[in-house]
Amino acid sequence: MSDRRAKDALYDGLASVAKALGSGRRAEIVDLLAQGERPVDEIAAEIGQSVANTSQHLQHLLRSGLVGTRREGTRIFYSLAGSQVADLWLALRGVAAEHVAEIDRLADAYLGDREKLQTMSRDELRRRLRRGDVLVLDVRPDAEFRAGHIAGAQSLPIGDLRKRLRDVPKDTDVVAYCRGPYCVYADDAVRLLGRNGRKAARLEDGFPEWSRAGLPVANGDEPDLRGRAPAKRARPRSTSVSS
Amino acid sequence: MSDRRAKDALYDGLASVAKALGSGRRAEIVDLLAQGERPVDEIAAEIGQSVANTSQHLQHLLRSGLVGTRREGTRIFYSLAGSQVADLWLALRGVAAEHVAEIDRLADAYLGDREKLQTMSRDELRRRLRRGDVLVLDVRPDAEFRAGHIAGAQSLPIGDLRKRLRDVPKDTDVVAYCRGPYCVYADDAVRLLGRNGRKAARLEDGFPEWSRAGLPVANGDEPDLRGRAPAKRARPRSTSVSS
DNA sequence: TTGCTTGTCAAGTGCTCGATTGAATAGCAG
DNA sequence: CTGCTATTCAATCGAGCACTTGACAAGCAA
Repeated sequence: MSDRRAKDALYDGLASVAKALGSGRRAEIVDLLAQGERPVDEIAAEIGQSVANTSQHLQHLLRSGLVGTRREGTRIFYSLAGSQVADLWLALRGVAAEHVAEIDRLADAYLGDREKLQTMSRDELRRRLRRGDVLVLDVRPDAEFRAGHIAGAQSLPIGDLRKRLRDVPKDTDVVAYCRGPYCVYADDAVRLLGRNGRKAARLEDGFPEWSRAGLPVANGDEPDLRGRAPAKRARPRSTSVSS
Repeated sequence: MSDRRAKDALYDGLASVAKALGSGRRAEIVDLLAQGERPVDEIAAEIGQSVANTSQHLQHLLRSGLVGTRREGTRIFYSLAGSQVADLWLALRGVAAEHVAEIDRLADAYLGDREKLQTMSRDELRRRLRRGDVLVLDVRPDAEFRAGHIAGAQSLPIGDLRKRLRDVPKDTDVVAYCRGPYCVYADDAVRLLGRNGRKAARLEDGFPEWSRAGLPVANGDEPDLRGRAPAKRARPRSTSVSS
């Protein structure tokens, strides 16, 4: 053991990255930023913490090299430092799901009963997207859709779903997806759609996993279910997926 | 945010895995166990801690689901809980190396000057192994070699290298490897071999990375440079690599 | 300039963590 | 059984961490 001191310091350095992910709140932040960049106040709202505390956590992640910042006027946008960080997060989540018995219980407690919901795998969704006989709904907030989404998906944020139900055709299979396996938006969407006579299923995981698997993605504005500009009023019944 | 409490608990659970890796000593343990199972006292010696303290860390890793145990008489062998854990560790190390500026400095401090040492990439080593014109030396302790090694490698633990120098042919390129990029054994071996007129290079990383890349591995005893049984005396000059 | 928004910084508090020490247990060999 | 080895458990103490509060800085708008 040539130099115990230096070796310890090196491994302490490596462990510092794990430490950064070793707080539930910071884990939530990383999970959220895997969807795209976000300003501090929105992150704080998402994780249910004060802005000051959130800022502290973000500083911690910044010092650890896991995130980066971009300034725009008075707002500061945080984002993951790179795709490796997203990969690390997915690996961590995978190990937890696989090897930590308690995660199942905690997930059930948070997600509620998922058993009855129809699901679809990435591979199958990909096949059906190619056939063009499925409507894929991205039910995440609009900003996340614009930051990146499954190619061919339509944006319909969960908050707007109820009042825009009429835009969802009844004669097409619908697949909803959101942030990942521990996100409830798609569950809620599938339940709501099911209650309203649509054949809806939930993609087993979310956008980050799709992207990481190298499947086709798109970003920026795309024509969504109706027109997009808030100036326009909803048209009678429009653009279902035709492909 | 349906149930903030449950969501926080879930992410705390996910973060608990990161917490387990969030101590330099535990990181060292995981790095070590990536080479294969080990009993407690050996782990303690490797990380330079008391047995009691090491046991505590191991219990922590056990509770977190990252390692498992196997009993054999009075000894208890710890090992990683699965290949996903090794992947997680490699991902973590990768992020640290890529995004944490300080890691470079710490690595230099521990590893000393590596600049002058010849290195070889995995891909090139694989090609040369197929051609059969290279001698690959596994300079890790014998137990780690037996737990798994690069197919075609010979075991020559760093501690034995000096007294077995004569077994290393002078007319063949030699590549030494050990535990990974932050392991000094191969460095020491290459330096020693170089001083003694051998053309030696260091594999850029170690056995876990080779294995993870899906390249051919072997395990158990294999004929090494000379015969293996301690009863036999070294033969004059023998088995160089023939192919 | 003043005022407003967004985000950071600094200090304080209760809690958790890592390392140490000394004692206790499980398995084996006499 | 007694002793021995390998490992764990329990108690302790100091250091570090998460969250709060209140003040401060940076950018913009009037």
